[in-house]
Amino acid sequence: MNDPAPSRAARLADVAELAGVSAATASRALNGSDRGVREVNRVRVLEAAKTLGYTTNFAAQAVAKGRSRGVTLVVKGMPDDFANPITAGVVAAAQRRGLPFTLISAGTDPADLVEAVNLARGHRPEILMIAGGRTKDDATLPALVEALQRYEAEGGRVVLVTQEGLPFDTVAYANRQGGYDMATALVGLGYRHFAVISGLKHGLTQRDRTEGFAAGLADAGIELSADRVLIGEFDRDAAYALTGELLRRNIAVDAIFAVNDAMALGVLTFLRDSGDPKRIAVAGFDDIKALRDVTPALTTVRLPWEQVADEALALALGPRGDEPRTTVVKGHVIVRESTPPVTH
Amino acid sequence: MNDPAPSRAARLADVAELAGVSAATASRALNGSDRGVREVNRVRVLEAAKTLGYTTNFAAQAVAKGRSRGVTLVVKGMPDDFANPITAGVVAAAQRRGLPFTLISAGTDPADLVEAVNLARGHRPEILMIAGGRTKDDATLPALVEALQRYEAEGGRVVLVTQEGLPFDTVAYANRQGGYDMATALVGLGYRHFAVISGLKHGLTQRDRTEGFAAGLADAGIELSADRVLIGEFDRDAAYALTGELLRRNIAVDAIFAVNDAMALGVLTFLRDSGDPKRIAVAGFDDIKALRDVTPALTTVRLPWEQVADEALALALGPRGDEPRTTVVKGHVIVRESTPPVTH
DNA sequence: CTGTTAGCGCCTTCAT
DNA sequence: ATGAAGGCGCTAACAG
Repeated sequence: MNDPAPSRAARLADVAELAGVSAATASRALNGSDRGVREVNRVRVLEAAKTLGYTTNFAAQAVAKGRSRGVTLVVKGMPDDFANPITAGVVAAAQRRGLPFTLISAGTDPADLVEAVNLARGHRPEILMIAGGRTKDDATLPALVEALQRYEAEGGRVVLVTQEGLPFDTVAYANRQGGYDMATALVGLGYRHFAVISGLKHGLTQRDRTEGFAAGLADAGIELSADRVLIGEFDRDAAYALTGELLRRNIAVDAIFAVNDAMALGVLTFLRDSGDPKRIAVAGFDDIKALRDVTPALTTVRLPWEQVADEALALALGPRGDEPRTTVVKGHVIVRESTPPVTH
Repeated sequence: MNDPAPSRAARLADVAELAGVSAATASRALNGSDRGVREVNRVRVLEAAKTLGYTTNFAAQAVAKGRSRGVTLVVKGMPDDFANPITAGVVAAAQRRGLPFTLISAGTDPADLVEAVNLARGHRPEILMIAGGRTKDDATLPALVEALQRYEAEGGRVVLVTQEGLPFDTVAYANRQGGYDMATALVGLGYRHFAVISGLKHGLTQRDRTEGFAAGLADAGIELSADRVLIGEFDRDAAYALTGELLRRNIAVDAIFAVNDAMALGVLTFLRDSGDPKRIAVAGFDDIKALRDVTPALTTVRLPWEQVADEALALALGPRGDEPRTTVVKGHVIVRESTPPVTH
């Protein structure tokens, strides 16, 4: 039952031999794009491969071809329960197209991203995707851009999801617009006194959402003063803590806009933990799945994740453009129970 | 700014040339484990690599070495928001040890798993992990076992997470025990009339949890009749629907045990949607992160996910055992608000 | 410590 | 339609 001698994996040559053909023919039958193999041989090769338990050695294939099939996605931090609907979307989209998918998760430090990208480069995938928001004044940005440009020069395709403004094909969200629309919606529901729970100062995603929100309020004649914008990490726990700080400041607030759903959940949970959850309305951004099981149901800006991943892959698989192209995906406000209409 | 001629990626030979050494030396300086390189040359090589933007070609490295560094994890279905704390755990554990991580997600069909494993084999990773529960009477099991045995014979390491009872190193959860403990805890809280929302008939995980639960009840003198065990898919939406069916049956129930948290969330949400959430207590299994933001806070069996991933990697990295080893990770009941004490 | 020489397994001309 | 031969980029074994 157990082979005592650590046998070696079956190679193409073994299959060819067993099938009584040359390696070249076996290769064509197994992986080659041409039809140039007689049916008899095709069948023989396939059978031989099966009895030998042959698996294509992708590494060797990649060396020979100079590039390996599939998508490699680099994400910042871990694709945890909340953060990465993108990841799930890309996995699904890649699967749908039969593309091998590889995930590389970088640390949260900007420098880690560059390192992860270089690691990814080492795999020479046809498509290299990078997910996650860009930060302003990022000292490592030139290094990142250089690594990616090199990669493209080497023949690879690069697609950025969310990292707007870099010279590569990009799928971006209409963050500003989403924030603006949310502000409009909340004002329409009757809210007047707002606070924003936002992320890291330099995060462009959160900045745009916040600015859009402020602009929306401004157009409705409401000013969002600086002390009503709280800033911390871009995650749930930070939002939980920030909400506490906000309440301690004791300023009149009837609605809180959190720049993403994970944070909105933190806000919601804090409010609940601290007694009266209904006193303040809460809205988020993203429409992640986890929202479905939360009370009150969370008002948010829904982003079409499947479409995001699909656009990204479409960009990468389509013809290379002369100029970097940017596809902007728009979200739309979904009003739920967490922001009931107010009657003045 | 943009190179017109699609240049080729820098190779080791290029680095060596620029550094004025042989490829072998460059290799040793860059990747070799030995220290056998003079400091002067080391520095020269590293610099050359930097100016050339050199990245190790992992594919070529893998071909030369016969195996590629890192962990490849095969998961059933998609690692969605709920389902896969395992994935997150493994990503983190691999990162901690500096191991490249690759994810391959198989379809939900058992045959897809075999296919995915063969795909993974093609990458020749040192470690191949498979996550996800085993199913009973699975016709594809022999094929799976064969593929994995071949892989081990070729020198790779295989670790199963959750797929108990197969002849490979395994990290399993104490599912039966967890179910038993949960039953005991609920009875201790004063509940008497139970129902179980379970998954696919053939899923071993859910079967064990259910059986353990029934056994716990039995030891407390309570019988769990067959009509109180509802079965469907192993996910939230199924649980949501099943809860409706349960209530329609109109049998006395004061507590529902769902065999995982995702399903428990479905139960909870259905109860809420249908009016009176507090009428029936709900308990789950896993303690996924998403529970933190749900009301009422969910009673569950907490599984130590970080530890699971760590054990798995430890098994794979440690010396190869003569016999397949199984590490059983135990969970413990955490009582929260969804199962308040009952006073009779 | 370093260079030379063979491969690793596969794909791709180029003939046949 | 098929086979032979060379090369992909890297590492390992063997000199020196």
